[in-house]
Amino acid sequence: MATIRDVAKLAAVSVATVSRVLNNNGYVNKETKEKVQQAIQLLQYEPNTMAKGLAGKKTETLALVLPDISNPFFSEVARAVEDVAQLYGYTVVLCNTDSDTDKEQTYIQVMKRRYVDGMLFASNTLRAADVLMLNKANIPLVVLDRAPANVPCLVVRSKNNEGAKLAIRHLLDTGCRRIAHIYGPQETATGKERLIGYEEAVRSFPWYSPTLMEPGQFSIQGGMAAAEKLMERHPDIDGIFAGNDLMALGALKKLQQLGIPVPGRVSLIGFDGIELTRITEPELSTIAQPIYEIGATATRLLIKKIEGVQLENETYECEVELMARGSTRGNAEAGR
Amino acid sequence: MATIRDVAKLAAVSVATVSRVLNNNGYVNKETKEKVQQAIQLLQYEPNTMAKGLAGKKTETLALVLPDISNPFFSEVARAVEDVAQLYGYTVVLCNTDSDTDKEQTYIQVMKRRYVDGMLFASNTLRAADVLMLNKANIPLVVLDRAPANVPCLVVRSKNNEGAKLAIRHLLDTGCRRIAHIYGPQETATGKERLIGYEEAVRSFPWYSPTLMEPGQFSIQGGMAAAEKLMERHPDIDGIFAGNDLMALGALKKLQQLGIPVPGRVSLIGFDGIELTRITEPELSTIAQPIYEIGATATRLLIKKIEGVQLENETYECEVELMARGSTRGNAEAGR
DNA sequence: CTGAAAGCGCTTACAG
DNA sequence: CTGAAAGCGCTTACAG
Repeated sequence: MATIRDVAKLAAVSVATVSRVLNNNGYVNKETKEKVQQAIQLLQYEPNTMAKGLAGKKTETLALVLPDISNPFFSEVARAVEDVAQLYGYTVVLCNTDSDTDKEQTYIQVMKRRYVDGMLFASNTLRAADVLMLNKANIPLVVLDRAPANVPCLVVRSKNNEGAKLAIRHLLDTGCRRIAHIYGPQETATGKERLIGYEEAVRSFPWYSPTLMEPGQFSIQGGMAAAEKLMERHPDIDGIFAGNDLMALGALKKLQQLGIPVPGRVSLIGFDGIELTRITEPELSTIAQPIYEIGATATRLLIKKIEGVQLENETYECEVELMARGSTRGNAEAGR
Repeated sequence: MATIRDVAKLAAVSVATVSRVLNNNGYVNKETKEKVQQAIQLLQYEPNTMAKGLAGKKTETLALVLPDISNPFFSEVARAVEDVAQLYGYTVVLCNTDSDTDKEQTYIQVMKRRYVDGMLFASNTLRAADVLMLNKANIPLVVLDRAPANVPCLVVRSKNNEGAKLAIRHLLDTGCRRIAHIYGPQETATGKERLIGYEEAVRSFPWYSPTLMEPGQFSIQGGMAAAEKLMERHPDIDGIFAGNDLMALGALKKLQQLGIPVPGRVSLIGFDGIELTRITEPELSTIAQPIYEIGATATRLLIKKIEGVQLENETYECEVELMARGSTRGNAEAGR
């Protein structure tokens, strides 16, 4: 492998000059530049990223920390992150935490010693101490969904509460009169906020009861189990709002197994807008977040921060959108 | 950030000694070792990975090149790769190629200059020249599914031909008498081999016709379109073998939209065994590859190669397994 | 506009 | 068992 020294020798200049044309900074005479570029061509020279990183204090690497890449929501986010990163010349390192605090700690340490230029957190276990530590280590940070309390940091998130209310209004509008909720883990901001949105939207109704709420761990299995319990407990339920699409998918499957027509007898709506909502028959109505946009925006913000743009430590809230499809009444023919 | 120098000073030894205890190589007196470890503790010292990489010629980084992380098959693979890598102290860099040769070339260059310790290719566009180049650059390589012709390299793959035949046999066993095939891109090994397996299994039947084969691009959309065409062209089809699960999922959706009972009138089977095959009702029968195992095995082999273990450039073939579930006849109650 | 030199934070023979 | 020193391949003030 050719080094910058070889190029310098061949072009009969100093390594400093080669470095200048390489990075396009500092003045360099046009002819000199051409000589250097020819040498680079000839030697097929490619700069060593590590040496560059060590000398220049930049690695052009981003760490993406998420619970599980095989969860379709996060793989869509990851795709967006990598696309944008690639556009700006950054490389993405993948970290699966399984929402396990220990694993997350390990990764934070590992990424710190790798001197990643920035971190993107889409995991729920980030604590205030971690944020502080990263600040101290001078590693820019963008958090998805949830900021630890009392520490300033950049957050990109969706309007969960509003989305939940949108879901309930849609179910009411399409004739539902007894609406249950399958909720996600209450340690997560998304799980909690959507549950609160549901409660706020329905608690004034005479039919409201806490027994209309059932946890589903944000998973397909959890959604199936929750739907089964709910229908057993309240056979007159005619609408279900699931806190994410995975649980809604599980609920749909269970309802179909039980022979309960969707949306004929029970309307069903999820939250997130992952691609999978389109693979079932009927297609799943959902409150869609702009998943790709969230990942892309977060990455752009992170890169800006890395490149020294002063950003307020604010929260970027993304709009959510009702996708009325086959699984809610009046939309059986929609989305085809 | 403390450096190795700070540690050396505090422990009153040389940096060489610190390096030795850090890497646990070379002799070092027990008491000295303890002194050093205490200093490390005190200073909260963490070695700089880049400096280590530059000096030691190792980055402990693996590049994972795949078409698209948001494809569930690849996100399952990625999860396995990262798990194993993490276990051995390696970090994984993500590269989405969209099966685009240009993007792939770019990534190969970028990863080369980053001096990744090894590459895992799960993309179909790898060419013989690339393999040779990586060999020359001394970057160990493991390929998933497909090896370019005429160049030695390590390949991990599944028994596609055999799997296709297993699928056809299952359809025949459960009473199908006219079986169609939705096939994947013929530039891919998987797409091609499964199509060949299908042809070999059915061509001796009197009902066989080339018009029973329809391309579906390995996608849900493609699967839907293909299923529609097939049923229009041959309304008497009573079994469909799709070359992957995504296309099978698309076919299932289309059949349900058309009001064609599955498996009542048409039995359906996919290939891959992704998790999504369980979310539909009926669940999808499929020829399962051990996806996680494939990713894990490939990563272990790659790490062995990196660590200097001599490996034959052979092909590791994984077994496939018939998962008979609700979408094929006689299994309507299976898998619940 | 260009070069010499120091330095980034490690590892690794080589002496001792 | 331990240290001095060279070197990994770059960048970046500092002179000129």
